[in-house]
Amino acid sequence: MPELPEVQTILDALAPLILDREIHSVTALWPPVIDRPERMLFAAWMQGRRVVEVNRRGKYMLFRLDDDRWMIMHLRMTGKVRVVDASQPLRPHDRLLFHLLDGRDWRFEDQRKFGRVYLVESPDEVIGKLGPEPLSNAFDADYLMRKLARRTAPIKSLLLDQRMVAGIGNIYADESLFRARIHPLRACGSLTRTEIEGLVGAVKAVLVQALAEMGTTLQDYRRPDGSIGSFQNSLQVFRRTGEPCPTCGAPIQRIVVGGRSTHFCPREQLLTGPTHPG
DNA sequence: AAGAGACCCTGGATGC
DNA sequence: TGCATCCAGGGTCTCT
Repeated sequence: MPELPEVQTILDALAPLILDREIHSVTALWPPVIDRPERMLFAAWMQGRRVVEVNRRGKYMLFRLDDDRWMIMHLRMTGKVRVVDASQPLRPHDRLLFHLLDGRDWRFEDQRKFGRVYLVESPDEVIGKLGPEPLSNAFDADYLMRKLARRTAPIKSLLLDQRMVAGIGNIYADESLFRARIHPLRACGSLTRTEIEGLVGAVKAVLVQALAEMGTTLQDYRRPDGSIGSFQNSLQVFRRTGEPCPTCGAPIQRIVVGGRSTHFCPREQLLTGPTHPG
């Protein structure tokens, strides 16, 4: 499940392979992968275009074209991209092919068909409602204090809300809450200033480390060359149900929050909030 | 407005 | 062994 570190890693590897290469034509093997515009229009607009700039926003990949339109891609759960010689055989889950003029194909592959591409005049048509980048200065304790005040939803759910902060998914939400020692079910409005400062720091630290390790590979995530990340070796709680907490040894617990599996240390992440021993 | 839940989708895991 | 059911989760939508 590609989240911010995975999307950034993919984009860094993809960019040099596609920048400034003319797109000769497009083949939609599974047309619903194209969210907008209508697919014939998408293909017509892409024809002859070049990607002149590559950016990431949250979990979205942004490609600015030489006509100043933007092609935007979201991998959702199982999306992958790769660039191969056009003579290479297709894979069963290839959904969209960008045929480059130099004889290679930029292929979008997605087993579960959740991934989407967009072609728009302005990126805000797709990403306009996203919250700040978690690694930017805009994501700080003051910002999060304001957004969490008086809200009753569990903090885990808000971390996954892309309008709150963009790019965090289930893995990094659990890992950040563990690092900040905050129970995932804590009501947003009950968090203290100190806890929120700790959470902001934890989110940033977890993402920085995951970026350095080129993401987390559990099942599907692959870099464009097929290689995997290594942050799965650094996971403290995610999908470690029943295993000992790395710091206190208590068995990691799994619950469901907002319909998502959630992992935490029941001894160190207390629902009652910070205690004042002594 | 905020929060909860359904839905999309496939294939591997689990249950009987 | 074989079939049915469950589960994974990012984003969008509906309902209350």
